[in-house]
Amino acid sequence: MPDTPQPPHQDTRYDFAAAEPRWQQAWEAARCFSVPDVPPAGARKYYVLEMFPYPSGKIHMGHVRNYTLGDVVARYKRARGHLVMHPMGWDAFGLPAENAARERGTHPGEWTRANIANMRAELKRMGLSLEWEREFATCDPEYYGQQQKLFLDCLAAGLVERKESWVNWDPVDGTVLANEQVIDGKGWRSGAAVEKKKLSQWFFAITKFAPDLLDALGELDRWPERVRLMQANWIGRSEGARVRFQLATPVDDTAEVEVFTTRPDTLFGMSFVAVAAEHPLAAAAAARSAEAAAFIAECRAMGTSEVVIEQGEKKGFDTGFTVKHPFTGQEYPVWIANFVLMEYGTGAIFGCPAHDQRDLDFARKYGLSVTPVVLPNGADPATFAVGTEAFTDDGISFNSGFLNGLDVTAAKRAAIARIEELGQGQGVTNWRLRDWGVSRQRYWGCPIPVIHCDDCGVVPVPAAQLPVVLPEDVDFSRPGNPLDHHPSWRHVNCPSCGKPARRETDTFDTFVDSSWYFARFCSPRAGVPVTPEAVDAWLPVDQYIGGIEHAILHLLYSRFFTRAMKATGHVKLDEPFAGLFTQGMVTHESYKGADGRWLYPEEIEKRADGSAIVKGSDEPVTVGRIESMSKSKRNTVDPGAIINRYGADTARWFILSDNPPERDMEWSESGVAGASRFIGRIWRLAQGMSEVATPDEAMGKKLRQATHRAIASVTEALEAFTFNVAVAKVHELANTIADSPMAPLAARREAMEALIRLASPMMPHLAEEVWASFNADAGLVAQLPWLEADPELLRADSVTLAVQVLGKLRGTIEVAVDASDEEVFALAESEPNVIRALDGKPVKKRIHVKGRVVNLVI
RNA sequence: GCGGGCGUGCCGGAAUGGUAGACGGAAGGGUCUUAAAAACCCUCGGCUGCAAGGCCGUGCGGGUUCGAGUCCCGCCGCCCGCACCA
Repeated sequence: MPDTPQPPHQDTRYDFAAAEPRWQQAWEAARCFSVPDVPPAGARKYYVLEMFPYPSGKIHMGHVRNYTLGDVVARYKRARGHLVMHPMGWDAFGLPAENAARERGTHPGEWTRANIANMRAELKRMGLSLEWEREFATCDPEYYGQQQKLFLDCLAAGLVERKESWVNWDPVDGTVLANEQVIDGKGWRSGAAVEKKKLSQWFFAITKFAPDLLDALGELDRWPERVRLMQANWIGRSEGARVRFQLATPVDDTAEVEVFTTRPDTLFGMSFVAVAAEHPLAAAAAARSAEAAAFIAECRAMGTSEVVIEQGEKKGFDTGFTVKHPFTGQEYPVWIANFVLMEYGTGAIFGCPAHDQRDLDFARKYGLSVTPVVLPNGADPATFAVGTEAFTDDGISFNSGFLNGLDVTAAKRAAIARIEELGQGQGVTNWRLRDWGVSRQRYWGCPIPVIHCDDCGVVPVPAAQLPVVLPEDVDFSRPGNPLDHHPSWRHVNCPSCGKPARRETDTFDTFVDSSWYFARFCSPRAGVPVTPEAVDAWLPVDQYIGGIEHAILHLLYSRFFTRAMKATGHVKLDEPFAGLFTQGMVTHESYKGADGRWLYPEEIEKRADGSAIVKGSDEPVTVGRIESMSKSKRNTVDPGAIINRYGADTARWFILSDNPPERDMEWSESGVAGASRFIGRIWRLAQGMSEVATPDEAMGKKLRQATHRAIASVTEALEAFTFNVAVAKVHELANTIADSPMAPLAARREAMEALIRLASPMMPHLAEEVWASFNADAGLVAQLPWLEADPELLRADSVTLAVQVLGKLRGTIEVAVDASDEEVFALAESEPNVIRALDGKPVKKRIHVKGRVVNLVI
């Protein structure tokens, strides 16, 4: 009988509650995660960043997932010899703080600081390899004061404008919203129907960079395709022409109306001009006719909500004005139409019903002419007609004077050339992207550093007076912006002429705060926005990680802001984020009690048959859909409670193991328990290592080979961001170790050390604990280099080949790796089951793919 | 409507064109225990067979290939984003 290894000690259960804080302190004491603002020459820098949190009060599972993913990358890259910067901060301005102030009478600053303190403590318990020395909050005057400098630099550089414009007004939040913050005609936070208001606002000239923001998307090869497409659609480039139509008789002082079209080749097919309800010509019509005014009011009331669009009803009003065709001189009516948007193009179109579905619907409804001018390939010009479906494909121009016979592309070119010759317009590129309105009528934000003087107009706050600090003594008992009714704050003297003047009381959209924080992290205490040596060395962010919900807003603004900072001499690069990873959401089952109230997961109890009851009662529970965790549905799990019960490593391990990180994951109690079991198993496996009396050398060799295969495959999985696969490979190695009890201790120790080092980016505390138990003086795993697989050990001596007959698996053979084709075929054809499948027939063709498969064709 | 993604056991999922279902979860059975928990062991795509094995199987229908979950063509379904954008 061979001897058997000692069973593990029964009482040495892994005490995560003691171990985790101890290792967190050890990392901090050793300053494992600190890096200099300016890396030493020759350092290979790597900047890992997760989207910084809004300090709402507590961390949620989405944070846990986000920061765990980032931490795996940071720890792995550090082990690979990179100098890794991995900072954390707080996106600390915003409306919830003000709402809390109104509801509970606490100051927004106080509320925010308390939340930050709490969330910082929670994050620290996760054992993240963060460099807390770089921490800041965007509500720190040291931060937002530098932001004010950047704004003034942009103002001087012409990248900021004050414009009177139609804005999106959220009546519930009492503030203006950017276009990006209006979703289906509703405010992104309040859900209130957004109204149109005309206000003077500050705008960042993001449209100046529209071409570059679009073109550069092509270079972002480490961004998800999805995000790039969303941004491309948002920027919305379209080629076309602006065409001015002379009014047959001038209206007031206006002699013409300008339209934008992408189809100048269809000009001969026009039958009307249509303008938006907000267009000046519409206003002129309203001044002349009560009916027109009523129609405009109706349009405004209807808005462009989804429902209205869905019904797709085209409505119009004939103004009675007419325009002359630039080529033919013929006259066409000018309508006001509900489907024409003031925000896009010029707020006016020309209608060519035969080749545009919308125009066709409109023309049919109001009996306007429909003249086809593009002939489908192969169609007969004598009989071709448009019924209820517009022809929008390519074809050949006809009924179109000088354009006849040209294809669409050529006709567009010829039409534009003629329009330009006639001085009636020009070819243009139109963009959907609008300038970024950043004025918000709120208190808890970065003050916009300008002063309004009756004599001097808008005067920038002089650099010496920065930062413009928010006043602390504010009154939230009245509605509106407290800065407006503060007794003294807004009253200042004009820096230019010295007369009494008014401070700007609007604050910045909080998206401004998050548009450059990644740059500030490089030198967070500097007395300038960024120090050139630091940003030049550390930017761009090598790996940025966050939710897909920021695909447009935050990521587009940051791309713009980086360009603006380049234009104002602060940085040298255009793109802030070289790599982007968008994680999926954390979801959970939802539960409802008998009366329909939502229940928290910890309030229910699952029964064996899959049904559920309210804990401690027999009230039945309806198990609802698996959906994104949200407070309103109470399907949330508190990370703090999970860490208390299982430890941080368990939470991290489970969240990584469940599925690929870009997909939505389901948080399940049994899944966490499984992760916890595995951690206990590793600990027992590590503790139970002692030499056996008669080691099995062959088993030892197999174990060593498995160890090195694991090194190779875990490394590959981490590089590919397939952390679930990395977890599976660690499991495999653990299984192999457990199945190799007779291998020499050295081989088992090597395997176990490799296992914890490979798992260390994912479960850093347990890795340290096991490592220390092996050798107390071996230093921290956090400071060890990554393991390299030994190519010798990756090479197996023999391989199992699948043997197929006509592509169907009939058996397997074990052959030497370097076996010749002849040897392999001979062995394959002598395998009993293969012989049966061959059925005595001659083999016509033999295929041998080394190390993989043999296929015999009969 | 436009754009993108995805369809694999009970579930999450794995699989450079080469043994489909690694790994985990759930479930069932067993060992240990007075009992439970923990731990450990076994089973776990379907049909069929005493067994060896055989047949079927990656949404559906075709195709390319010695060989297709993977590549190509055509459908179906689900998810996401955008959308009266001229």
